[in-house]
Amino acid sequence: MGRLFSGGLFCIGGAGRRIAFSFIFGSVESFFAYIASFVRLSEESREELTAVLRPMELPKGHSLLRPGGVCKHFYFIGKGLSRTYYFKDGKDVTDWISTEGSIAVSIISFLTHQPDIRGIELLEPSSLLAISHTDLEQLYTRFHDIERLGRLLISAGIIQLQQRFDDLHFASAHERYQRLIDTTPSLINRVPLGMIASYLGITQETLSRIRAQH
Amino acid sequence: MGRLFSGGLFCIGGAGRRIAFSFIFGSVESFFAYIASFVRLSEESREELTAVLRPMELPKGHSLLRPGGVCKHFYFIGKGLSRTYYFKDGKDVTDWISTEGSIAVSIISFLTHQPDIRGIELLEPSSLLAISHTDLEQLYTRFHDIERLGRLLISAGIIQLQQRFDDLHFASAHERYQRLIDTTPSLINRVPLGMIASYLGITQETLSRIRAQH
DNA sequence: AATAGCTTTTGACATATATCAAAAGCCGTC
DNA sequence: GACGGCTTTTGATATATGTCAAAAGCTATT
Repeated sequence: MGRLFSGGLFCIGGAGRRIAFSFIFGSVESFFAYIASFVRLSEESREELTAVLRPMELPKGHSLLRPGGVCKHFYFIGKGLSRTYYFKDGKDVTDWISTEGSIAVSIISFLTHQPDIRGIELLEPSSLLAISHTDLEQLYTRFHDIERLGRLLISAGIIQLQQRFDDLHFASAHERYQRLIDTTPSLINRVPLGMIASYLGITQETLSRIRAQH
Repeated sequence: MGRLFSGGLFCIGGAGRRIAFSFIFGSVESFFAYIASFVRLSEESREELTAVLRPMELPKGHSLLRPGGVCKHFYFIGKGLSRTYYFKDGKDVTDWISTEGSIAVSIISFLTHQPDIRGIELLEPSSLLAISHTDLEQLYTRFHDIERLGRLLISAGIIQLQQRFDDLHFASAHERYQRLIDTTPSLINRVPLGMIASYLGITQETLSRIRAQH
């Protein structure tokens, strides 16, 4: 079935389109549609990669990574929603929000194999794909094209992170909120205000007031 | 000469050690010592990679990338210092500072081949290695181990960025300054205060006051 | 429909940081 | 060694955002 997407025919149209597929076909197909936008894998690589994908359906509130643990998997979100969070001075900080068609991971821990303060939890019942670091390392070594895929996935990640970094660096709370609405308006109705606020680096009260003045 | 470092014998000891080498042997050797901490390249890969390195000695103030341009090279700083910067509402923002033994690049532009507001300039007379995106792409395709190197370099980059992101997310100006002193104290004496301030996401006046109270 | 347990809003006030302006310090050059 | 052009500090004040507390709004359950 992954075959359907391999030619790139169905990749036109970006994220929205892919989400529709995930809804119809499930996480594995959605994942292959996603990675097809990065690299054309050989038949063998695709099979081997498929073999290490662990699909799972999990309820809202489920913890994918407990704070303080080592992140041994990354998760492709076929459907649902997750957040990466940690506690800073006793306050809950939302570090990242991952929507369908994107990846949830505690990136520093995953790359360094060291424990990290970050945890990951589901904000909605979700269908995911778990990929273990160990499996991935082996695939990297065996298949050049999967190594390339890894490079391109991280590249996409660093671009997103840099953009959020820029926002935090010198944009006002108002500007950051505006950018969020422009980029991913759907989050507003799916994520509690307090989490959105800390995602933006502000308090819930401030966000509420920003929202009040349009 | 690069051979000396290939066994990893000289990689023990981290950045400080590498800087000493760059001083003695020059940027190419320093670069190979740096990447040896990521991957053991084959003889052929090392030769081909060496062939595309463009060493250069440039004066303080030299512009490596003009704001608004496409970043077609990344630069390994063998000796010297650079900053990546942009203008936000007419104000000069220092986005990143690269010291000897690290890489200077406008990462979004380099990865997407799109123009970006960021520029790069030298803060000291420097000896660099320029590596073109085009050359690198070809090496990625031809050599699995260089593709891996690319993945690991970006991985190192995203870890650093995530750490700075965390700092900006919910640390006070004071905490950020403290972390800078703990991490790279040498910058204090080499970079004008205004640039350090905007690097930390605060104004020069605030940084000066923070400094005054120890 | 009343209760309980949430999330969100509003209010009063505190604080960190920014802004604008001027003074002080530093450094190389004539 | 005095001048001009920098960078850095200090001062007075403004502003955005945070904090703490209470009220209001939802939603599900009994």
